[in-house]
Amino acid sequence: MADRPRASRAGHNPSLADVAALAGVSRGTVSNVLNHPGIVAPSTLERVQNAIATLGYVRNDAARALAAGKSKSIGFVSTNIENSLFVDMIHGAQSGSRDANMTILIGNSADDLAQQNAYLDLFDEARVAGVLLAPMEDPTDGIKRMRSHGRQLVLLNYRPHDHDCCVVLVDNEQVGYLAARHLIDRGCTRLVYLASHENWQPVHYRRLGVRRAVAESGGTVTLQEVDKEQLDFANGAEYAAQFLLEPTATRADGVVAVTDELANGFMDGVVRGGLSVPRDVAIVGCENNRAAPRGPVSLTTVEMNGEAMGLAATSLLIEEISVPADEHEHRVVMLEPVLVPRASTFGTYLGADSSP
Amino acid sequence: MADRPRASRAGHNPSLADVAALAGVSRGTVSNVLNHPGIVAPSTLERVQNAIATLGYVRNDAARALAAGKSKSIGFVSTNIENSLFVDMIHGAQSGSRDANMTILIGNSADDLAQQNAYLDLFDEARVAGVLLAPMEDPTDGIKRMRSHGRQLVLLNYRPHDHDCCVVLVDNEQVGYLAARHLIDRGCTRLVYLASHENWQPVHYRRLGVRRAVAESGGTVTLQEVDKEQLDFANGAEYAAQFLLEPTATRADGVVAVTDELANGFMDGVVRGGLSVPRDVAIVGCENNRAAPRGPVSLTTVEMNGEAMGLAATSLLIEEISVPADEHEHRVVMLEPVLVPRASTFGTYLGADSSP
DNA sequence: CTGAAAGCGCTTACAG
DNA sequence: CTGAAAGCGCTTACAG
Repeated sequence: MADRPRASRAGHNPSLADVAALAGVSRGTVSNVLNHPGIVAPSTLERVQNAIATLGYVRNDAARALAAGKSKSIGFVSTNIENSLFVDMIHGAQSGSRDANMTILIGNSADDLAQQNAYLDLFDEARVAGVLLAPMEDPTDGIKRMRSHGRQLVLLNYRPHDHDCCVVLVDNEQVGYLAARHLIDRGCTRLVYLASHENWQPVHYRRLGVRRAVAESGGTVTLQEVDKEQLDFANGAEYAAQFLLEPTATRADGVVAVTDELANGFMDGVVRGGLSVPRDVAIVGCENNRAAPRGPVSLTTVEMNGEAMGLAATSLLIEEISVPADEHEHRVVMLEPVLVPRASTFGTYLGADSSP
Repeated sequence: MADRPRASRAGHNPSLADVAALAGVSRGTVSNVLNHPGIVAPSTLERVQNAIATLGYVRNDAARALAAGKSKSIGFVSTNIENSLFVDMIHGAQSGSRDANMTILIGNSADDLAQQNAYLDLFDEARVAGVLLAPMEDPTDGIKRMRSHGRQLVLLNYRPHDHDCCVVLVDNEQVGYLAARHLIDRGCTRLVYLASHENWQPVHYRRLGVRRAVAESGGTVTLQEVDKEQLDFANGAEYAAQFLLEPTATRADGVVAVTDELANGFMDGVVRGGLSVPRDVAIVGCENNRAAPRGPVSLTTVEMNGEAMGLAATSLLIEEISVPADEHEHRVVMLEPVLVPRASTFGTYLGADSSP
């Protein structure tokens, strides 16, 4: 009695051996009640479970992972959890992993490549079952490193140059197309694509889509491409100031902004400057971020369906994990974006949100 | 040569023993170059590092943690990463842990008590160095379980009934006080406290603060308390609809909403209903969420300083970890909130943001 | 400064 | 259905 293990002593948790001793069985049997309760005799089961309860035993996952040679965790390295698109992806990943009885561990790289690599290494060392990566530019090194260690990795929202992993994408060309096409359908003839230099893939592909929509118009619609330094609210407002100085007759009547933040900054600026949205200028954002509908005029935008991306990526990963490496073939899943019409293209602030 | 370990074979990463063999040293020495490079001879160091590089060796953290008996990870179980307040806390925790050379692993409980407990258990099994918990109501069971296993845990933004752990709080009574006091200073005499039933601690404490500010007025200010079901945008808009029906002469001229979302929903509703903010009714939110300034009128609110909370909590945790249990005394850190004045109490949408 | 050996706490065939 | 034994990949005193 004197040396019965004490559950409450910090740094010294009861071990499986303690449970075995108390229950009067072998360690293998305790392991079996933990992992294959079906194959142990009911009376033994009960005895062991009682021992577990009275000792407050908690399995040591490091030992489990080491002995079993596999982990039940999936690491999700996300660019920036401040962006609701990534939060949606995380939600999707969480629900996708729940069924497979796995857990999502989140590493927030906060738009910092060094932190992204640090989390990748951490998950590598932790020998997680697999890694979900919604990366920064350019993740190539990190991806190569993971794959060369035989670690499974699925990429989200990034189109790699060489396809040595599964990828889940939204068709960003289509995102740009839908946004521009919607403005044209609403009667806009002088469009602006408000974006930044091409160091971010979606900027590039959405641009192509905008151009395609304009090209389809057969010359009746013009396109001006404006590139700011950043894609945030302040840069949108900055462009608004410039926009307000342009002659009314010739300035754009429709703006596709490559992010919702940029769109809302622009909208905020022009509304403060006395313009009416969408009468004077219609605005479409991209990504349908949580904050998108909260501007002075509710923002029309294009839904990326982050939750579906997270779910799809998790399915691909779990499938890849559960199949021998040589039977797996990498796949690219391309999801379709959806236009979400709101007041910034369909009426005034005080009017209805989404009816013409 | 034939059986040199292959770095690229999935599921079979090179081990420390492989490195030792290739470098012609013992495993203990490899371990030393990994953990105490200072005590190994330069020539040996180089030889081992080369072996590590050519093999693409990655340390198995499960084995490391098991042998060393400690982890370099801190688990952060957060209520809901959709709320920017918690994202701020995570940022604070990340910067606080970086100096200590530890890593934050995030578990998003998504407002679900079962998931919160699942992550707590996961981190318990992982024997993380410590746990940061920004909890739901009521986390008592989970906390008890952690502590009974000797696991260090620091609570954020929640005031436990019995202080068996360190806690970091913002003075929520003061949050309510600042909000109401500000409205009174601006000349409001008929206040509403827009909140919900008391199942969430901040609702309770902020209410006390609002009452204190009203009481200080010595009877010149009245207070009506309105309790909705939820604290989101829709419930705010719902109250706006009701508000618009009240007689102009007697309805409130100042509203303290217990969350920014609720405040913005209310604001959206009354502005759509034709009222002017703050002329007809001034509004203050709480928490200074990322979306707070994005309403039709930029929202005055009270800053919780989530980043400072995360930082403080991490410091407390790291201190607790590094000290023998019997030398540690649990502490409560109470941070002061700060009023952030914006247009919803200080002018009109088209006017300046924060000048009277 | 380095090596040999024990041990961390589990799981997994393998007998029986 | 259960036990004995080996082993997962590290770290940590301890000698030398």
